Amino acid sequence: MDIQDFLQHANELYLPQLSVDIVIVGYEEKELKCLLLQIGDKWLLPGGFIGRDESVDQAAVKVLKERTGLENSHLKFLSVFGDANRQFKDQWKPFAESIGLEWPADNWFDNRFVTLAYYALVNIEKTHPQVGNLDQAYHWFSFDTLPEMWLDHKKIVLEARDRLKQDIKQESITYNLLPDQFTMPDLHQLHQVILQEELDRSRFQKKMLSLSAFERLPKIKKETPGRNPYLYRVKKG
Amino acid sequence: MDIQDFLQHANELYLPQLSVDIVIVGYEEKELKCLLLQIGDKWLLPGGFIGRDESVDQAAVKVLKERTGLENSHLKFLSVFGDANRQFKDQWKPFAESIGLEWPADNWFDNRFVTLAYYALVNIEKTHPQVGNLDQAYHWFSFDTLPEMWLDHKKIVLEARDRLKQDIKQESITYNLLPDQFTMPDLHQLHQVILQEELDRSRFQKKMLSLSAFERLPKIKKETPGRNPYLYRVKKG
DNA sequence: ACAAAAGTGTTCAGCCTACACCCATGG
DNA sequence: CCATGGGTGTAGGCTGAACACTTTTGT
Repeated sequence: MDIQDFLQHANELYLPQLSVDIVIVGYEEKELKCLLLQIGDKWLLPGGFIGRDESVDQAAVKVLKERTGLENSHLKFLSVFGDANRQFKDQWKPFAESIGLEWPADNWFDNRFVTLAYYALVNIEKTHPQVGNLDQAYHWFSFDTLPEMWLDHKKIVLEARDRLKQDIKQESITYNLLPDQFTMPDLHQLHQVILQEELDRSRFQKKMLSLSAFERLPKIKKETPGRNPYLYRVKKG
Repeated sequence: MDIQDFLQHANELYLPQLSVDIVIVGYEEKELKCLLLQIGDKWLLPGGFIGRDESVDQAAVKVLKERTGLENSHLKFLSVFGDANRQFKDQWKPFAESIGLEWPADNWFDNRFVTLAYYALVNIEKTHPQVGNLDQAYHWFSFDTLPEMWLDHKKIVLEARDRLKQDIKQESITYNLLPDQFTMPDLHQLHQVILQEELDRSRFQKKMLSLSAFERLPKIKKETPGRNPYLYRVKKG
C-alpha cells in the first residue's frame, strides 16, 4: 500500500490516535543495542497501528514481524505514553515536503497519538530488519550513544532499558539476546552489561548452574589463551 | 451533562475508543476490598475517558477524583487491555432499554474500547464515592467474593491484586491503605492479607523498624487484653 | 615457563528463620 | 493469677560476598 492510499484508508483500518511502538533490543560486541529507523534527520522507534479487528498484543506481534521477520521473540508490554500534546506534526510535515510527498492538512499522522510501548529481546544475528514505506534507513544503536529522536521516543527507549534491568533479576530470560549456544563467560558478560555493574565470576557461574536451566555441551576451542569454556544451551521444558 | 448530550459530544471531547479504568483498592475489616459500580445486574470498574487536551495520567487522576474525591492517593498505571472484540454493546443496550433511555445505534459506548487500567491504594475511611450518571450503586467488594462483572473487568481486578502482591515486596507504600496512625500489628496484618501468607511477627516488626521509615508515637489504649501497642506514622521527608 | 582465562573451593559475615522470653493489660 | 497479645532477644542455618586455588590454553 502506498502512502496516499494509507492516508485515505487508515481511519477505516486502524484504531484512531493509538499506536504501538516496539523497543527492539539486541546484544552485539558486548553492548546492548536498539533498532531504530530514520525519518528525516532524526530517528524513531519501529511502530505501527492496531487493526480494528486485532488485539493490541496481536498488533505488537505483527509490527515486530514486519520489521524484523521474527515471530517467537520475548515480547512484552512496557508502558503507555500519553502526554497531552503528543503529536508529530512538526516532524512529519517538513519531512514529507522534503521528499516531495503530498501531505494533506489534518491527516492521520498529524493527530495526537497515545502509544502502547512494547519491548522485545532478539538475537541480532537472526534479525532481518525491513525498512518501511517512509523510513529511509535502520541502524542498531548502542543505548549509550542514542541519536536525536522524535519527541518522547528516547524516553521510551530508556524506560525499556530500565525495565530490562529490573526483569533480569527475576526471570533470567536473556537467552534471546545470545545465540542458541553460549558460554558462561558470554552470559556473565551479558548480565554485567545489562545490570551495569561487575558481578563476581565465581558466584555468577554457581548461581546460573544451580538454576539447572542449562544443558552443558562439549567445550569449544578458543583463539585466545586460557582454558576452553563449555558451551551451554537452554534446557527444553 | 446528561446522557444524550454526552453521546452527542463525546467524540469531540474525548479520544475515541480509549478508556481509563481504575482498580480502587482499600482495606477494611482485615480484608482487601475493591470499589465497584453497578450497572444493570452486573458490576464494573470506575472509569472514564481521556480528554483531547489531557494526558492519560491526568485523565486517571481526574477519574479517581470524580469517583472518590481523593487527590493524593497512590495511583499507578497497571496495564493495557485490548482484546480484539472488547466492546460492551451487549451490556449497554439491554440496560439502556431497561431504564427507558434512548439508545441510538452505533453510539459512543458501543464501540470497541482499548482500556488503560490503573490501580489506586486508598483509605476507605477518607473516600467518598460518587455514583455517576449511569451507575446505580457502588460497593466495596472483598477480592475473594467478587460479583459478576463486565467482560474482562474481573481479570483487570485480579491483575491489580497480583501487582499489589509484587509491589509490596519492593516499595512498602501500603500506608495509604491504613489510617495515618497505625500500630505494628495493623501493618503486620495488612501485609499478611496482601501477601496471602503468614509472616513471622518478630521478624516483621524488626524489618519494618529497620527501614526507619516510621515515627513512633505514644501507645494507645486497647479494649482487649494484652499489652498496649505503640502507634506509628510515616516519617516526613 | 608464563600469563591469561575458565572452572571450582573455601572462608567469613550477615541476614533470615524459628522460636523463646519478657512485659503489659483485661477478666 | 492467668490468658492474651505486644515487644524484644537469641541460637542455628542458609545464602551471598570476597578471594584463593586449580586447570587449561596460546605464546
